[in-house]
Amino acid sequence: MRLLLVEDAAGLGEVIRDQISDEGHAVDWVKNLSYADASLQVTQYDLILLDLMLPDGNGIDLLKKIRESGDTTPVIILTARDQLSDRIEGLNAGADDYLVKPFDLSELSARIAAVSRRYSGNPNPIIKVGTLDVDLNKHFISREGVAINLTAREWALFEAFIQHPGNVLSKSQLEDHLYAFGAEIESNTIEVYVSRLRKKLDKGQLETVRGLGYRMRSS
Amino acid sequence: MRLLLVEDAAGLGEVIRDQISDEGHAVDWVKNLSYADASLQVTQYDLILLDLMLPDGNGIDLLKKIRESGDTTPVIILTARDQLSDRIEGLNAGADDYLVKPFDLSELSARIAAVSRRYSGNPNPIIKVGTLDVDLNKHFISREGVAINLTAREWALFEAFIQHPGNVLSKSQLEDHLYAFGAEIESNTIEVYVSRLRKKLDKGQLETVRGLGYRMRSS
DNA sequence: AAAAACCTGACAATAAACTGAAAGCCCCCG
DNA sequence: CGGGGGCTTTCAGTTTATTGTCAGGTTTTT
Repeated sequence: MRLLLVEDAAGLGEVIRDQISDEGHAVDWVKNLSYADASLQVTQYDLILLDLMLPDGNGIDLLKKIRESGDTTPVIILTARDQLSDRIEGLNAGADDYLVKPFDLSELSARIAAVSRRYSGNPNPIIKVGTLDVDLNKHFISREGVAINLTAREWALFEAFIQHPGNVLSKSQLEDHLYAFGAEIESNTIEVYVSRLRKKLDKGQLETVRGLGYRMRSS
Repeated sequence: MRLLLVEDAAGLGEVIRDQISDEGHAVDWVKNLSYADASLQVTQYDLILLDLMLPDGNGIDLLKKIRESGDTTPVIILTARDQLSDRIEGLNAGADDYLVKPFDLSELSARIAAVSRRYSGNPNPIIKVGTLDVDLNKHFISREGVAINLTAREWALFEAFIQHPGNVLSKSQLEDHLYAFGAEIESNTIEVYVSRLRKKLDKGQLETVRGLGYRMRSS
């Protein structure tokens, strides 16, 4: 595996790098965000270890940037023990895991192993849904080579259907999927988004089951 | 999402269950490993929250068993702060994540959200009724690959017959199935719906038993 | 042949869903 | 810190599908 370590503390960085090297992985170690940013332009890494507290800015921004670009390289963030909000923010920004400093090296190893295992199995599954080609990891859809751009909500809705192909999903189920944390919705938002999704990608796949919900035919 | 919570501590379990429910997920809460084992046989969960310290054994074993069976349902393990080795062992046994007790509820939420991003759908039993293929969960009927769309009432009626294959069902029984208790019906509604059902899917399966009711032959 | 039971096409009322447009929100940029 | 653009949410008017009922016809039973 090829890892990128973004860590400004000299001592800690060295320890981590040595540990990872000992396990047979390649490590690039950069000490600030601008270098990290640059490194990411050039090379494909299998895993990124990202310290959130860096002298020249907030690692969260880099993480967001990575995810927004559609890159799904696993990211493990490193945070101080008392930065709970950072951890949550980090996970929500798309981090795959975190480690709290100071951490045990064997724990780091286990995390790296776990994350890499998660991703090694299916490198880039492309699902066919009707005439659509869907790359779930990259959040990318195309039909006959033509890209179809969805907004975040549109994608979330689409994803719900993808994850339950052929199932009838009720509006409240879809709401749960779109608004993860109990947020209530008091309008016909789902209908509106179904309408938009259809306009963008329907060739009859998204059907209404009156009184029950919606279903996407996957064949 | 459908979650399985394996946790013996009554207080903590309750808090977790409530939190998850509030977020719109379905939770099954079991308090020991044998129940957990049994639950897993029966149902497909989207995510499992597993306390490693249980009265009747080590959760790691359950986790290993799950993974050895080829099941990839995401598992988040719950451990005490000082059980570092457990955490590592858990991750290596195939856990997707862990939470250290005591943990913040918002952290739990973030973790669930992170893990649930990668959960996927599950297969469904398909019943054969004559020449019809019926997927009860998906509310979907087809004959020779051709979808047959039923309205809510039509489906409800069909369901009644499915649930009592070969039985003669009287009109009043069918009414009870279609309409809430007490709701009286003062016309030949059932006859009408039987007629509609036949038009949509009958190849002689739905037969009239004069004076008694209707019966669906399932073979 | 009359009565009983059942079948089915048509219809109006109702309930559900669709969709264009406006308002609100949020993030980014200067 | 204010403005702009894109995304999200709400609203409201319209369209569509379903439903329960009836009426007249058909079949079965006696």
